[in-house]
Amino acid sequence: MQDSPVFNYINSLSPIRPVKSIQNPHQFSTLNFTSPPSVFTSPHLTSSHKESRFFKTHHPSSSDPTNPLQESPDKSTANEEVVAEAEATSTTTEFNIDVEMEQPQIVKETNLDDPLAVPPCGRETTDLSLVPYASPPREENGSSSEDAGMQKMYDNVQGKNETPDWDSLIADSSEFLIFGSPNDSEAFRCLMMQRASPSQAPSVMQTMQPGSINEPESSTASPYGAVSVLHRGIRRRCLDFEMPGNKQTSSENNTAACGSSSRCVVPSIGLHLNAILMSTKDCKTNTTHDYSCSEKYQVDLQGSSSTLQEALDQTEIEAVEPTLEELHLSSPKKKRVKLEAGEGESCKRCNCKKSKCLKLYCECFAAGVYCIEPCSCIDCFNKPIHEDTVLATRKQIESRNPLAFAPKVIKSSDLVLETGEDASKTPASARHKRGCNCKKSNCLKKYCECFQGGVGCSINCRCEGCKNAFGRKDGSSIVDMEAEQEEENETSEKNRRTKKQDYNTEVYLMRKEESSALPATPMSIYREQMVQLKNMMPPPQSVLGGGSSFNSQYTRKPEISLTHSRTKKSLETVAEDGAEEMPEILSHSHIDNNTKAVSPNGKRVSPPHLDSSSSGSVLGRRSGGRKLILQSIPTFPSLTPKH
DNA sequence: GAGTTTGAAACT
DNA sequence: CAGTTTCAAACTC
Repeated sequence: MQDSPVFNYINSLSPIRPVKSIQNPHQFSTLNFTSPPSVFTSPHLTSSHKESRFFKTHHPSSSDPTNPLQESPDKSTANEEVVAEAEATSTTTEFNIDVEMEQPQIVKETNLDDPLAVPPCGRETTDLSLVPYASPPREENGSSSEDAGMQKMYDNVQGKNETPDWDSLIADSSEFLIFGSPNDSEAFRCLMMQRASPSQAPSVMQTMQPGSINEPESSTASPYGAVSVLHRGIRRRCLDFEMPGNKQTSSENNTAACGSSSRCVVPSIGLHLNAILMSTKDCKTNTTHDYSCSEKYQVDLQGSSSTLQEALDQTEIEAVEPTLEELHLSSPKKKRVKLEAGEGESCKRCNCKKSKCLKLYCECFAAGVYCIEPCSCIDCFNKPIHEDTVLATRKQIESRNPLAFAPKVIKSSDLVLETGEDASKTPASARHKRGCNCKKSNCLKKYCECFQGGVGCSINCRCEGCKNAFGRKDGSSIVDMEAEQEEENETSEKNRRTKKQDYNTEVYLMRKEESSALPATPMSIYREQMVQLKNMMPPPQSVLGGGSSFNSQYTRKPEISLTHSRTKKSLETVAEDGAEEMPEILSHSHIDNNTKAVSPNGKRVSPPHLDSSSSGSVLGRRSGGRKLILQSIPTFPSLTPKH
């Protein structure tokens, strides 16, 4: 109801807004158009971006015609209200989506690239400005005079209004912003700090006001500066860390976190975040700590926005090391609702006892990541402190098998090229590169790497009695498979139903979709994405992250894969992505060639691509929760997930 | 949570 | 390359 008036007002005022937008936000509009969609949508919201978004949202008719905003006004209003309460997950999600759609991120990226360009807090400031703009006007002024409200908002944005209700705004928006732009650690910090000390908020806010946006801001911000930028990737990857540490010197915290216990990718080694994420191996849901999160986020995103938030919250709270946990000063509202275990394949944790986590037996090692606290491994050498050992071992293994650390699942198209397999025969778009060798599982259990990877068996498989639900090596039709599956379900899978009911359902649905529409049904696509995500590495982000190997890896993790998957699915190869992560391997191994056309650099690296694809998909999805989620994730939303 | 099953990884 | 052993995840109870 509240919105409606506003909306109308906006519509009527739309002409005016352009002017406003032009002044301040003008930047984003330009950027939006010119710059390709950034990979990281939600994460780094620059002031301009937010503003742009803000304007867009509230001013449908504003500069950006394409803006899907029509709905946004209502949503935004709703969001504000909900957010005020702090727990509105769904709304938050929408918020994020909006952000992504708007693609202001580009600006962010730019800023990020240039640390000096905008101080962290400065960005936040912008955000804050947005808040007032969004919430106050409606609430306060909306009823009385919309115009006045708009003006007020405008003033706030412009910094004219020196006494905005920052506290309230911050309180409401902080959550928003914080979660909305997880990537910006600085922003986070600022917000977090503000939240932590409401009394201080006003002053801080003033500092952060629009006018000062571009200036290197407060001492707090400056320190982070480049550092924050450098660690951006880490943050993303390790939401946990950042979130918690936001309050204080996040840079240090982050660094320490990664160095110490957090799951870090092995530096020199291009870790396959994909593997981590996707590694089909589900993290034990039982375990309380999910670090990597990528998968988790996927699930969350898919499931619902709320889930996502919860995931984030959980990560913040639980994730990572105690030290980090200690750092969580501000996060007041963290519910520790655990994500659904079923789908959530969060992160990898190993339980190695004899391998010292230096063999491929170890999932962490195989995935190219260090073991972290949640792991139950014994005598673990897969830790940063043993980096030399890890690297040496890795090299050794690679010397034995250059593809040892390469993604195991690659797209069928690639396979076709490589093996001559007829893709048409295989329902699933991806295939296990080496194939499985199952004897007793009939490729119906996770013992089977193909099944685990969500791909069908191929001619490369030496499995016996293959009944892989994702596609048999003999190429039997899906229908047949379904029939068999049904039989199985009826006969011997009571337990399965109960425990794995969800999973089966998913598979079943997938099959159905495939049968109905083989080419690319949503589910199949989803599947593929899942698979790809597991295997893929985030490409473009690395560029953005531009930081250390850690950064790149972390950044990539979830978002990327997701993004690509949809739009580029067909084009991409899971393997390739992985290759990106593993520079060494790529450098001297043939993997690259095999993996196909996916030039590691090319695809994912090119932000535009991703963005365009992602953004488009995102837009498309907006209505559709799950689908949106997937793509959104790629962009970074995962972290962004806000809250 | 302990024990079993399974198949990849590692070894011979 | 084939066979065997080792290993840890997946699975079952």
